[in-house]
This record gives sequence, C-alpha cells and structure tokens, in this order.
Amino acid sequence: MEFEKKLQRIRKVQEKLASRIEERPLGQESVKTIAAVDVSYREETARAAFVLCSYPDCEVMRTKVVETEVQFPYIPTFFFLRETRPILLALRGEEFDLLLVEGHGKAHPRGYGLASHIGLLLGRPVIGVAKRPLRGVPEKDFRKVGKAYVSVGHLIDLDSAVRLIEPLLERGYPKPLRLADRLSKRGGS
DNA sequence: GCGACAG
DNA sequence: ATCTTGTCGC
Repeated sequence: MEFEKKLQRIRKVQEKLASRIEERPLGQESVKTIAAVDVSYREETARAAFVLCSYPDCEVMRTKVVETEVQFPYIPTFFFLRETRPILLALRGEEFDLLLVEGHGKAHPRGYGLASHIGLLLGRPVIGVAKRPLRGVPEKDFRKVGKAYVSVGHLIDLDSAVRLIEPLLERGYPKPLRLADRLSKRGGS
C-alpha cells in the first residue's frame, strides 16, 4: 500500500482517538509537580529529555535522558508518529501531576496532535506547547501565552492550561520545556 | 506545477 | 529537528 494511503488511514485513527480526549478544569491546587519532555535528533538517533519540577516554584527535582532509534520521518500533522516512542521511553516509571509536551495537542487539523496522543496513552493531564501554530487550526483551539502556542492535550481544558503555564514563563517560554530542550541537546552523552 | 505547516 | 558565519533588520 502506498504512502499516501497509509497516511489516510492514520488520519482516520487520529479523528477517532480525538473523540476520546477529555477536556475538564484542572485546579492549580492539585498540581504539585510538573514534568516536561522534548526530543532532539542526531543522525538516526532520537534523544528524549525528561525534567521534573515542583509547582509553581519550578525547582528542578529530577532529570533523565534516553536514546532510541528514529522510527519515522517528520511529517507535518503526523508528528506523533516520530516522537511518541522516545517520549514514552523517557516517561517510563516517572510520576508527575501534569506534563508539558513540545508540540500541539488539540491545535491540530484533526484535533489530535502529539500532546493529545501522549495524554491518551498515559491517562494523565497533558498540555501541548509549540513555538508556531499549524495551518488551518481554529483560533479557539489554542492560546498564545508569551511566545508559546498552548493547547489541550488531555484531562485539562484550555483555560486551566493557560493559568497553569503562566507562572512558568521565562523569557516567554515555559521553563521546564526550555530545560528539557537544552538537556536533550547537550545533556548527558 | 503550486504551495509549504508542530519538531 | 539539524546543517552553520556572518549578516540584515527591528
């Protein structure tokens, strides 16, 4: 089956899974720890960094870096195919009240981006945070917070996501994600 | 040929 | 994301 045919099949899956995403308020009081994950690449190796911080103080409590073989190329709106594996590996055995993922959640053409997928798989609250918006996405599905485009991943609503992200802004971007980004590039190894 | 989008 | 020095622009 050719490439475009496979993508068409995956589009259907995304639309189906999107209906399982749960949006609901998440109070700041219930968040004591917040985690962030980001992935960098070097040849055919994906390196995922995990950072756990206290909330809202944002003191780093723990970090981790893992590496795995790249499984998929980057295809806009199918980003989750490329980063799900390395991210799940980095999150294995970790605990947190809320997770920040580098990439969109509901702010996606089919309402199902990487952050949505990770949230559904984990069954934990997740917020999608990206540096740029995707084309053709309803403005109501995301919010510009500082320099970041925030959207619902899973088990949280947009207003709660925005309120929870604001205290973490540093130079316009959530500190935990900046740390994860830096760690995935020049940490360990 | 046209258009071009998370990382 | 990654390749990469200096340079154009706010």
